[in-house]
Amino acid sequence: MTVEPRTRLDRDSRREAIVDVASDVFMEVGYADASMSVIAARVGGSKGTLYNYFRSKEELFGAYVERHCARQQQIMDDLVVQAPDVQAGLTALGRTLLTVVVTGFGLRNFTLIAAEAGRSPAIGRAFYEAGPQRGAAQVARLIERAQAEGRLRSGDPVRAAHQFIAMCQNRLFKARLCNYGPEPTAAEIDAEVAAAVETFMAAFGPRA
Amino acid sequence: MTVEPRTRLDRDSRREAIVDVASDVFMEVGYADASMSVIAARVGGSKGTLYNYFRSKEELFGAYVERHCARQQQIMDDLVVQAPDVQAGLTALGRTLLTVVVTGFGLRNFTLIAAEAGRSPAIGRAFYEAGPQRGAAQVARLIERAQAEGRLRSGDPVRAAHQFIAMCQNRLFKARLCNYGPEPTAAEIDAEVAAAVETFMAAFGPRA
Amino acid sequence: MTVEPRTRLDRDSRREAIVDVASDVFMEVGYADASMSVIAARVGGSKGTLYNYFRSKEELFGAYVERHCARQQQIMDDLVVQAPDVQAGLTALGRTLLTVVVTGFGLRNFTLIAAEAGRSPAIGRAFYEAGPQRGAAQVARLIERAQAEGRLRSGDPVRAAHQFIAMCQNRLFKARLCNYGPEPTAAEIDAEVAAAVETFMAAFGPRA
Amino acid sequence: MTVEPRTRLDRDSRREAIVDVASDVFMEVGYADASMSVIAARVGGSKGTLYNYFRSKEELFGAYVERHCARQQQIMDDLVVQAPDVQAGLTALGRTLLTVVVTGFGLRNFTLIAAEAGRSPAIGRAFYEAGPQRGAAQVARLIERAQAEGRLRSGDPVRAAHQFIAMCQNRLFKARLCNYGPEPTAAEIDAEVAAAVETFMAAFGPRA
DNA sequence: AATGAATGAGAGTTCATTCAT
DNA sequence: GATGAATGAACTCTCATTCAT
Repeated sequence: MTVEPRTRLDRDSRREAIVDVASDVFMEVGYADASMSVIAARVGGSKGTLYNYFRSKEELFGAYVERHCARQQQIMDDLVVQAPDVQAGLTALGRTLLTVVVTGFGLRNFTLIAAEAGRSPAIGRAFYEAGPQRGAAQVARLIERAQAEGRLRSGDPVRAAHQFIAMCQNRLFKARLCNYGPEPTAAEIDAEVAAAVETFMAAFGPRA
Repeated sequence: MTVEPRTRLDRDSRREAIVDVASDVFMEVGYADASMSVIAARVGGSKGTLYNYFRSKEELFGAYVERHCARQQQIMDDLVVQAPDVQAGLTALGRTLLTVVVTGFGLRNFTLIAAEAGRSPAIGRAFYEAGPQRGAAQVARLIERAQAEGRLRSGDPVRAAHQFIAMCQNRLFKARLCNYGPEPTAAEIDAEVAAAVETFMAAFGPRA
Repeated sequence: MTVEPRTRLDRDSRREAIVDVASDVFMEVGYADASMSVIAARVGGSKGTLYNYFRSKEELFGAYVERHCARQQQIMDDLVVQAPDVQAGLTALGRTLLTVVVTGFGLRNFTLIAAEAGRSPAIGRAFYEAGPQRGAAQVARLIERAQAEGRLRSGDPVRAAHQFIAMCQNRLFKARLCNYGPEPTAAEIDAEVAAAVETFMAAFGPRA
Repeated sequence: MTVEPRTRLDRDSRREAIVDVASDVFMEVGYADASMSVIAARVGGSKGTLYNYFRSKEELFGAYVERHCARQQQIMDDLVVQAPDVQAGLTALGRTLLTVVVTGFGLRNFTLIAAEAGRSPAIGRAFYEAGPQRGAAQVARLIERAQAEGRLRSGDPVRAAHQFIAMCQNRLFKARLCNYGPEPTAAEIDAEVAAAVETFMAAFGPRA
């Protein structure tokens, strides 16, 4: 056993600490207004050290994107697909999917990605595939299963999934993107999701 | 009659010309990367002149926002509310509301506003009220009328309107925000709207 | 008559002042060690102003090269070709050609050009054609005329010119390039040239 | 017998390896643009190790200078002074002296020394004494011997030596310093030397 | 009203050097 | 002796803004 593991750990954890700080700064002020000097100062090191870990500001931002894509993916993969009935399942999924897009990190991250995706399509693609796309797939799986069990009318499950997510997210998402009004409370989120579930069941539920 | 009116006209039209150019530049590269030098050069004047019309870059951006809010409002106010039946009305509204958010200027404008709304809530609010909110009101009016005529089940028309718009927009909107895939074609837009109308009618249409 | 001439004059003379200072700095410390900050400070202006006149350090160096090539060319074109006899003519030319390459600006300039010609062949070419090549042509012209008048044996005048210049310059030139010993005095220069003329005449003069 | 000798050898050969790499880098990009990082990377070690062998970049450059001075001296001391006749001897010497100054390492080394001799006269002096001065001494020795044997007219042999070397080198040397035109071929070198020998013999050879 | 030269703070980045391990 | 992480000063260059003309 060499000394390597310890060193590696130190280096890796320092790297992570830098990305931690950089994430905060990027989300606070955006890519352009985030300065390497400020990030270095907040990390408690020198600019030179920053450049020992990341070749450029762009690369540091790349590390940020990578981390938050992984985080998104984790959230999407962790989505509870088990539930007593369709409504409960949709409600659970809807809450997470709305919350993630409308509050805290999730929202600020989306805003940031959207702002930079123009310059670099790779960024947006990575995020879209890790987040929204995966989320929709999870919802679609739930719907498909329910259809197989006769608890939902048949039809394109992916399309239905997107429509459900849309009804959950869109209104508050657009408002938050515009920084319009305060961040929604859990109650508002529940209400929005409940309404979406209701409409969804009216459209896709078993005929009365 | 003084010479003033003519001068005023010149001044106003020059001001407009500056905002024209600035709009292009802001939408092309974003607020941070838009430089006053480049704008001045494209206008064909000097930087000093720019500052004769706008006290700061921020104020010039304010003029941009103002203009595009007015434009959004115009679009929303022009929405055709007359149509032979509910489906046709929703389809027409849905197409416009999706198109505006997913293509060309409308999308780039939304991205830009979203990126800057963090710094200055006033910007996002102005835009949100002129655009999304007004659009939803138009759709709600249509729904309300249809309910009054017994062609849609009763229920909160504003909520229903948001849900309809959501189903039209959300999927492609998020994809475009992430710069994911190419700009949607008219056919794709029609298909998305048609699917939304179908689901909406299944949920809110008169019981079979 | 507009205000333009005055402005142009100001701008041009300021530009010249910058190149003046930059020339000094480049010759003192070389291209790499010359900093834009120092140049700006010595000019008595800000770094920003420097960049209003020259897009980059490289371009400023380009202006330096241009100026000193023009200066070299002027010197070479001004070479006195009229003289009572061949010896006197060669002596006059030799003195100038040796002096220019071995003292003050001329030497420092050559050193600088040589150091940077590797990166950018255009620089070296411009200088070589303006300076050494033109100088040799002047000497060759003198020799040719003397040959026509029967005062020098026939033979390739260009080759003879280069050999004459070589005998004048080479020893002290190499020493100065190496910063070996003090800058030669006028007397040393005269002695070196006199020796070159003597040998040249022994080789190319009319047979005894 | 301690372990020291072996260690010393290792240390010395590692040191040599570093100077090998540093020489390449210095000659490729010059002193200022040679970075310790690049040198360390090419050596295959760390920057820290570099500083175990050389206290500073300047000192490493000193080692480079030392090595190349020794190399120059070797070349000069190896010059063949034996030859069937004066012409042959001069031709042989001239070829080497021209080649060394006009091609490959020799030229790049001269350029480098010239660029840095301004900062540090010691560098230039060391090189000048090891190279040009020693070369001239060798040529002078040949000339002196020939004079003693009556094959050359009497006169200052050192001065004659410098003039001969000058005629060999000067034209192509200045061109190469300016990076003007391609590196001379062996044939061009031979021609230049032959012309120098011819002129030299016309001036210094026995009277017809 | 228009100009454009001047500014100076601050950006991202590099690099010789140090030092704890 | 070797390492490589850390440093901080210095670099080139940009830009919003000001102001005399």
